[in-house]
Amino acid sequence: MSAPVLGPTRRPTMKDVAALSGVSLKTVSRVVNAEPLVSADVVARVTAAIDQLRYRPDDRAGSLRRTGQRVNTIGLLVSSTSNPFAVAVHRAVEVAVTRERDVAVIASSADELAEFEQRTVEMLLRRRVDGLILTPMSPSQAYLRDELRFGTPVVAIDRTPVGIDVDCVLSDHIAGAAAATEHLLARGHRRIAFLGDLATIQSAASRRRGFLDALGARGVPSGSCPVVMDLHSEEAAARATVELLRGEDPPTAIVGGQNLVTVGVVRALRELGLQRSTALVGFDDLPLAEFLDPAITVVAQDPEAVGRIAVERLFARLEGDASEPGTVLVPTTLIPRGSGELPVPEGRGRG
Amino acid sequence: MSAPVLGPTRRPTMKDVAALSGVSLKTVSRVVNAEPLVSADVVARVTAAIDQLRYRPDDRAGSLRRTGQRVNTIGLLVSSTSNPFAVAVHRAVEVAVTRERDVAVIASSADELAEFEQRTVEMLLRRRVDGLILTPMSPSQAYLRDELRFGTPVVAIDRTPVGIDVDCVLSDHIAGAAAATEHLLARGHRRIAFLGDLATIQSAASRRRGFLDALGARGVPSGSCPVVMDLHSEEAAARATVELLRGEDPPTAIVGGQNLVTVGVVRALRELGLQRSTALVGFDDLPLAEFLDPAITVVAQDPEAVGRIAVERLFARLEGDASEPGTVLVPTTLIPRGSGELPVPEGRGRG
DNA sequence: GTGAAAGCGCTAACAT
DNA sequence: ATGTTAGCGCTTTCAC
Repeated sequence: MSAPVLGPTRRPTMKDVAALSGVSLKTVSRVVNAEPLVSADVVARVTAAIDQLRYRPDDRAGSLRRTGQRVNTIGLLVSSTSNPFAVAVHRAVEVAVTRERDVAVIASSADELAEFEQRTVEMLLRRRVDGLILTPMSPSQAYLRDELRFGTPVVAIDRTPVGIDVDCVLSDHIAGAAAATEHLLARGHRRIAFLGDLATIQSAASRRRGFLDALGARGVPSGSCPVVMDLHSEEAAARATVELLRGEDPPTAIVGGQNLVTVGVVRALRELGLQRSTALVGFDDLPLAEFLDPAITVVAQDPEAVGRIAVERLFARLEGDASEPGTVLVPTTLIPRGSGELPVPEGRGRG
Repeated sequence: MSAPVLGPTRRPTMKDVAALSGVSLKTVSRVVNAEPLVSADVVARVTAAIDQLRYRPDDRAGSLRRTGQRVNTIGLLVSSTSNPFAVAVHRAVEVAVTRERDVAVIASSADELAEFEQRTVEMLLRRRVDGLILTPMSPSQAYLRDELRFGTPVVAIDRTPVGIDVDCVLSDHIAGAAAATEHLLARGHRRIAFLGDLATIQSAASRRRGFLDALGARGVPSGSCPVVMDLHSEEAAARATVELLRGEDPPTAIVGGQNLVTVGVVRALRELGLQRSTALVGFDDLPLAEFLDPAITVVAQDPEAVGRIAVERLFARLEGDASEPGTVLVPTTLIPRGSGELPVPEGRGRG
């Protein structure tokens, strides 16, 4: 069927199909949209013309006129392409949205730069995406208020939004960091260091909070437990680790506040030859972590759950759910593998 | 400025802005598109109205009418969300396209399922994306011929397309696998096993080809070097490794034909306690590979280069480049870390 | 400098 | 069961 049509290089429109099959525009539209009440004969003729011309409907035009105005596309803003957690959430959203729903995703990352957030969101809104899943990075998301009134649903992920009242899905950063800390405290550590990402990142601040909470619950003075923030790269984390361990009264245990930070700590501990004498619990799982020696104990997040639940909330809103927006806390899981179970070295009992 | 406007929840259009500022539709259009020949006074009035109404242009409508018909969006089809190489290419494309170009990416993955390829491409074409970067997964891409005539540029990545003549950017799979194999041969190994992904995947087949080529160049009979294909998961690769090493006359060295395959091999070697007596070179780098013991020697691909070059080719075509389509081979790099430099164990010299 | 009319490709609402 | 008319939100063309 459908011999190659050379001639015109212009993309065929519905009008061309109508002309070729000798019916009206509307009838072609009916066939394309599989509406009933079209005779089998006409369906055949139109289908043949579509095949012959290689006609493909233009979704832009359709969505422009169609009531409801859906474009079957959602926008996604993740924090950073270098963060494995963000990448995993991105994939989870794409999978959840593409499978069965026939909706596409326009994704973008702002690399933790607050000023890119609004710029990127504007770009998505000009494309009239049906909804938005975004990682709040700027101090306020109030700029989205009117958009919400116009009917575009928004779901925040990984961090609590400010200035708008929308659904939010995030890991329990505080509880996770507290669990990591308590895990070390339970093994006798009393000089524990916390190494965190940029203090301006809400999730990083929450994890520090969890760390301090756990110390407080045990009555451990936080003065003996150094907190270093603003470590936004593996290298920075490695340097900070070396500095801490070479300093006076070095910590016997470390909580790595983020994926890349933990890798930096691992690198530094190995360079110093201290990986078997300094306990380590990392926030966020790492690939191959189980094969290291010692294997790395981590507090694993559940990026698949975060992505999937965010998509579910968004589509519930699109389908009319008008209940009060809420926050879903996705639990974390502590996975003991060795590095977090290292004891306090002899003679360094109570810092 | 811009007091909150309550009342109507309908999204404002250019018409609303025109009415509020007391000018014609066309004049608003001029202001929005920063066309010259508009008096400063009118610009101010229109801008105020835009602010007050929270007007945002509709890119769909614009692109529909505008000559050139660009939607400032490209489509990307990657092989699989579980493949780190594909994920890295995806990120590279997104970064290259978003920065400075103000173009968005609609990405999708077909999880190596040939039938999803065409379905996904159709979805992208209905959205009238400006161009397509895709990983060929089905036996032929001839279905794209007419689309190319209509002016949509296409760039293939990771695998050579069939049935269409378009630009292609891929790693030098054959040379990379040959280098991995030669690395082991040079250290005396003569019983080397190759474990590969699905034989239907072109890149997997190319790597097997490179393996066999390297054996041939040294005059090593391929009969003594087992090739196991169709290992599409870490678990399958681990099982195959165990089987090989428990069998008669086990290999002294292994080439892991793909990321996840290599991880499976690592797992199996450790379970068998053979990680220090069986040499291993993996295709594709792995995070933390340097921290394992022994650290894993790999042939690293350059996903950033693949993504970036594909984007460059695509935009060159969009800007009118009509030269003959060509293929860019991105070189791979062998990174010796330990596992690939293990010697042949005593007494197992010449298999 | 500004505006009115036509139309991008399609669907809604109403014919018949 | 099929066609006609209007119009989605915008830009083009051409007039003033």
